[in-house]
Formats: sequence, C-alpha cells, structure tokens
Amino acid sequence: MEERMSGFCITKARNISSNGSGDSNSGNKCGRWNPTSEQVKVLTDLFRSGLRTPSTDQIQKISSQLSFYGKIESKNVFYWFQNHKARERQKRRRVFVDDEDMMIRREDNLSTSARYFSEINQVNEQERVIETLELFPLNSFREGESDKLRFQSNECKEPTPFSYTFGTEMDHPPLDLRLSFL
Amino acid sequence: MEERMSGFCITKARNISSNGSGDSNSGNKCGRWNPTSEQVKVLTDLFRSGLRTPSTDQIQKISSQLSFYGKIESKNVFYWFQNHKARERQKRRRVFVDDEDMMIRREDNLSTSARYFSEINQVNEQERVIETLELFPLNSFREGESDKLRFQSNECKEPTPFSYTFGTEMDHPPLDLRLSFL
DNA sequence: TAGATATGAATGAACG
DNA sequence: CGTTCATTCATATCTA
Repeated sequence: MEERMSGFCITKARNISSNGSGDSNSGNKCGRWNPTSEQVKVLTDLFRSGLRTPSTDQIQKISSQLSFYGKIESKNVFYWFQNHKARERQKRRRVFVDDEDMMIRREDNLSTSARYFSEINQVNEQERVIETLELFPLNSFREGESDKLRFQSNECKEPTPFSYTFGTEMDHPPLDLRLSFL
Repeated sequence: MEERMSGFCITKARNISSNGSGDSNSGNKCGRWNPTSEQVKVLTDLFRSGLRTPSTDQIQKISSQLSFYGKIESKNVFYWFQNHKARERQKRRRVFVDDEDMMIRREDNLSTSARYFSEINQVNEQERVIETLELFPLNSFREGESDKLRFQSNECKEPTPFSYTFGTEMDHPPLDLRLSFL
C-alpha cells in the first residue's frame, strides 16, 4: 500500500463526480467546499511551482479549470491559497522555534535533559516563483513520532492553579510551571 | 447516514515507528503526539487558569517547558488549546442543539439529556477566561486595507476542454495545467 | 473484536 | 496577513 498518497487513496467526498444525477451537492449539507483529490493536486502543484498569491484573474481561470473536477468557486481558490501560504509560514515558524526549544529556564541541574531531539528535518522547498509547472509528487510534512505512556486512571485531582508541586515521582529537576514563564 | 465519511485521505501520517521503546513509552507506534500525563496536567491547568488562546510566543514557551516531560512540538500545544477550547464550546452548544434535536425522537426520554447535564455541570468556569495571564505585549497588529476580493461565482463556466493531460493514471478530463492559461 | 468515545491533526472559512 | 473558529478526519483508548 502506498503510504504517501502515491496513487489516490482518496475515496473522495460525496458531492462530486461520482454522483450520478444530482450532481452538485444534492442532499448534502451544502456546507463548505470539499475539494476533490484532483483539485487539491492541481492547487498544490501550482503552489509548489511558485504561485502564491494569484490575482483575481488567475483565480478565475484556476477555478474554471478546476470546476471540471467538481463544484468549486473562485473564493475557494482564493481561500485555498491564503490558507496554504499562511500555514506554510506558520509551520515554518513553529518548527524553527522547536529547533531551539530546549531552553529550560531553570537549569539548576539538568541531568536528564538533552535527549529530546526534535528532529526537525526538511522543511521542504523554498520555491522561487517559477512559471513552469512540473507536476512532481508533492511531499507531505512528516510528523514527529512521540513517546509516552498512557495508562493510569489515577486522577491527580489537584486543581492548584499556581505553584505547581507535582506529587508524583519525577526524576527531573523542578520545572517552573507556574505560568510565570509566560 | 450516507453523508460524507472519509473525504480524502491524501495526506501524511504513515507510521514512522522508529521508536525504540527506550523511552518512557513502550507501545507507541504512530506519528501522533501522545501527551504524557504531566503534560496534560500542565496544559489543563493552564487552560483552567484562563489561558485559552496562547500567543505564538506563549506556545513556544509552553512547548519548551513541556518538552521536559516528553517529546512535544509547538504545534501540539497549539492544537491542544485549539481543540480544548473548541470542544468545550462545542459541548456546551451540543446541549442546546440537543434539545432541539430531541424533537425528532421522543421527548419522554430524559435520561439521555441528563447525561449531558452532568457533563456540562463540570464546566462552570468559563466566565473567567483571563486570556492573558501576564505577558509582554505582543504587537502582531498591523493595519492595512481590508479589502476582500469580490468573488464572482463562476458557476457553470466553460471548462474549456483543452487537449493536454498531465500524465497520470486517472481518467480525468483533459486539462491544461501548465500555467499557460494564467 | 467491534463499537463507542476521547482526542490529535487538518483545513475551509472568515475575521481584524 | 496573522489569527481564530467550526467541522471533519484519523487514531488511540476504553469497554462490553
């Protein structure tokens, strides 16, 4: 099985082409736009190819083209680019700070600390606004694997808004979690 | 219910099971963040203290602090607050809508709603919401023209069937996606 | 093991 | 543009 969206694992939404008679969202919640995989692919490719803030005219054209794959409006295209661009930035920003996250304020004695590597890795492309579409497979951002243990049902019923004092058994130095670091 | 169910799964999330189980966990096998109980406690306390929408800086700091308890990224904190706030709101709203939804079935069955009430009663601290605990001003405000693009719904525009297929395996209609139409 | 529930993650829409 | 909200998808966990 392909993991990264090689083929199209998409079962697609409901209101799109596979619907015979009704066509456009019939009997649907009529809610928000639910892009088809083809639409997403095209938009992503456009973005990756450098297009970031399409003009109104471009939006129109893109929308027209994409309408072939399903119901779509210009505003959907507009929002898509807005969101995609914003989230790209946001993600980059967060990852950046995660890279230098291990800044614990109170380093009284940090014995077991630096072992949490936030393997920020490729933050993917830094495109340079070209004007030729190439249609390479779009990558997908990875996700950090996490660890931890989830079990227990012992509720540490201790509201204690401030001045933490974990009554548990922690082998790490006391951390300043009293909101004062905010 | 015939509605959507499984939109498109075109994304990420393949198992990066690189966990060697040498950590605080012993069974994690997926790329999804799994907060430790300490992390959840801190986050919950922060939330209960009134923090609902931490700024980017706050998110960073919280993430840094919590990274001591286990692997965590900024986006995890972001999502956590986002979800927590949304679900609290949603849960409260659910009761209201549920009353209306009750008309569909029977009204002589109050046991169901009683269950909701018990849940809601636990959330009686929504008036506080101090939102900003004690942080330096974050000037992320800017002023610009707030001009929204006038979207014209291009409903049944002419798809303009070109004769170009970007080699794929699906039987989508021919589409010119080389940006040449922009 | 299947269904229900809790919750992490994503994203369309929209706001300021 | 950055940020926020509403919904939905995807899993992990719990329970019968």
